[in-house]
Amino acid sequence: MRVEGRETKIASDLLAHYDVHARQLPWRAPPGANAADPYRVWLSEVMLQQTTVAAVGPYFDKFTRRWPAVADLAAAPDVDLMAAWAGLGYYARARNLLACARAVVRDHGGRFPDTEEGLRALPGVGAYTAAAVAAIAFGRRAVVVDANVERVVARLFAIDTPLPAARPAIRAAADRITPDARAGDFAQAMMDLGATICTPRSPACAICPLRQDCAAFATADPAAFPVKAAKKAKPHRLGHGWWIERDGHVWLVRRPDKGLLGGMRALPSSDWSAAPDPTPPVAADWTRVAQPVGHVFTHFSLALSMHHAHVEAHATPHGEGEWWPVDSLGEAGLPTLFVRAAEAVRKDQDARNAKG
DNA sequence: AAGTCGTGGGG
DNA sequence: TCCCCAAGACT
Repeated sequence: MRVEGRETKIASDLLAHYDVHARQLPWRAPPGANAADPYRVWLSEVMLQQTTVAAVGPYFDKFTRRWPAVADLAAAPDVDLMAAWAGLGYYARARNLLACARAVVRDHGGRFPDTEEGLRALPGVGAYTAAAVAAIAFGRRAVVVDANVERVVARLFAIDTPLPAARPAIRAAADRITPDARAGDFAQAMMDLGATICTPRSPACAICPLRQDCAAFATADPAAFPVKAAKKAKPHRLGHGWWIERDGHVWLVRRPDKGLLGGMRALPSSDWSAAPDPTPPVAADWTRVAQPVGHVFTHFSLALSMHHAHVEAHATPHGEGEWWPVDSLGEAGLPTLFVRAAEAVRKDQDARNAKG
């Protein structure tokens, strides 16, 4: 009988656990079925970037029903794609998703490259996603390192160098424990473990299949790994937004392709740089909503002060935009900030109307 | 190579 | 309430 090294034992213990406890997710091939569809694997991986499984679920269903194959997605108009992505966040992913689908159709005959290197060259596909798709969809041995894997590996080997400096050591360790066979299952097993057992806070070590292999489990505080550098304080910004209503329609603009909420439909707003007295897009008798709309982005928080007015039948705000039926605003594909802003305006209008 | 880029859920 | 965090990529 072959004596197993520690690295080999980790993989075999984890895969044995995965064979029994794997989460059943829409983008995973059911047990015993054919290999996963590269299109669905890629789509899920992009949606899952910095996004929870629970949040992705409905979007994945919607996208795969509407665009069953990569060629369907490649043929979608930009506005439809962006509107369908609305609410999921990190909108550069949606722009890159479309660019990637079109590149696959145009440059690769509608088939995804089956190597890590080929995948890595596609828009929106970085080191993680290339490795994940190569392993999961094409059975390649690839070292798949996401935040789950970083945490699990840092604990398995009790790596106490703070992130992000620890990344090279973590990656090297992940490489050592990645098996030649079933690398895709191994990657998904690591992520399942990180999501359900080896969680950031209060990990469930008592039911962990790797606790006998884990250096952090042997310490007083397994949750102390990985060590992270202190983070910076989040600045606060102020802005103004305008709800311009005309005959049952509201004025929507399209944000520039680059930058925050890039390429998305939006209510017109100031640049949020705290200009004290911004100029509205059109002259009108403005009403200001008393309570600003609070919204927290990744690197700052925003208080958006909303103003609303009705304008005459021929009035048109300056700049590009479109009149959108208020009753079907839900179909405009607004980012969450503007969904909240619209809700605040409607509530304010209703309150004022009730008062007479 | 640090900064930029969303949103919702959980402790 | 606030803070943390999530199957990261791009510049």
